[in-house]
Amino acid sequence: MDKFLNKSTVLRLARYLRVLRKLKSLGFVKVFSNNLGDAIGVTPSVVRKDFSCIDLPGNKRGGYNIDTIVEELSKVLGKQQALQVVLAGCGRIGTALMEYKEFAKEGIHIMAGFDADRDRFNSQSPVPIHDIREMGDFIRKNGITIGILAVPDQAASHVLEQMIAAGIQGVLNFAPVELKSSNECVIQNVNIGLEIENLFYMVRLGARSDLVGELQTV
Amino acid sequence: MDKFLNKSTVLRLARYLRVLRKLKSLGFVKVFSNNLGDAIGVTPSVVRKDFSCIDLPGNKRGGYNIDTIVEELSKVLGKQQALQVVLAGCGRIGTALMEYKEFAKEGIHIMAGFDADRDRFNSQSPVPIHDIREMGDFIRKNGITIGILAVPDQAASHVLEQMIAAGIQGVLNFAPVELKSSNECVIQNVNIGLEIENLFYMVRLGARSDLVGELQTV
DNA sequence: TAGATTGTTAATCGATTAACAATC
DNA sequence: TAGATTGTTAATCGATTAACAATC
Repeated sequence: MDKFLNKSTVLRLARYLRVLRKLKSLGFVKVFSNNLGDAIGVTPSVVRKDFSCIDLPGNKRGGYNIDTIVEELSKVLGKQQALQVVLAGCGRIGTALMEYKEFAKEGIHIMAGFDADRDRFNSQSPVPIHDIREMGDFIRKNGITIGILAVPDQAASHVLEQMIAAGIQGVLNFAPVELKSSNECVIQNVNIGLEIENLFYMVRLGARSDLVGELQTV
Repeated sequence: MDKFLNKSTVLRLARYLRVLRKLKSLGFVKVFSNNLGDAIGVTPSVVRKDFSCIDLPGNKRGGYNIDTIVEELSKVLGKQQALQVVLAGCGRIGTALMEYKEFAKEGIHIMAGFDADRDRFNSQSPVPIHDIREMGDFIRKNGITIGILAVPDQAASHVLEQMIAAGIQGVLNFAPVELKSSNECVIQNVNIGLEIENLFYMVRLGARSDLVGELQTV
């Protein structure tokens, strides 16, 4: 482990882990760096380098033992406990997320939703919806570290502050405002409108070979 | 314009344009490279370089004229027409998107939704919902180039093929399957579960300074 | 003019790729 | 053993940054 991990390495490690779990469930026992590379779209060199960063052992001729590296990767990435999150904003997108079945499969559990509109409060629903003023206490009491922000854009930065004050360290932001990560909190912005706009740009410019060199996606 | 534009340059140009429109609406007339850099989180050098790539003219002492570069940028990026898209899959997420008010503000217009479930068909609703078998014709007839994919994961690649066959060149994919871009079609995957998982990884590893060097977000 | 900012070139940085010795 | 694959180092590539002459 002579090198620190940077963000893109961490994200690749997470993607290897996904693939490896799938391979394992299919009965595979070992895997080579080029298989893994193909699977996530990187060169074998990157795979070997990533693995050597965290001292994952391979066999000079036998590749990598899937059980071993799944275990090691899980240890490094820390995917043991359930992934408990809170949700702020129970409008259209928030509701869709609360009802999103994929989360259960991936071990993600929305513990509660919070909203400012009392008409939306409902402690009986599968994901209970509480007054947003109770959010801070809830986060502290349950030691939640990750939050989803699906509030209107004017409310976004205020609610974010409350989350951070209560101990949230990672936020997935659906409000159409670009929030910035800080030392206290990593923020991943999901701006759907922006993504669509960008697709238009990519497509239009992709057709103009006079302007654009390569436009491959990562 | 001695250099081709790569993907990240294009995306930055789009972000400049957003900021510039906002500045313009606030009554600003000119802007310096360091203002713009601060606004989108890059250095002034990057801004000047990006602008010189597309021959945007600045004044040695007066900075950039906002009107001029908004116009030029719009020309390059091609943001004149309305942004017309189709939506495949009218479940929870699809419905949330059809009702998403932000789109209207940004000039994005979902022309129609398509689904396999006839119970969901509705030609009267604000965004009409049709049989997915009519999707191809609709795309061709209206010359749509961008599609949103919000179908169950098993259906994703099949529906994608239909879209591409009908002329779609850019897709925003919400199905939890990583679809890959090709020469014919740029794909932007939005895997919400994966984003949340990644946040957990970032947060956990962020706390382990023995493992992680820098974890700033881009 | 003096001061400030662009436009562009060269230097730096980091990440990716290639190559190859070690070795199972 | 011979062949194949790892682990690691060096080379390449591209993007970012710094610097500075040109000039408004």
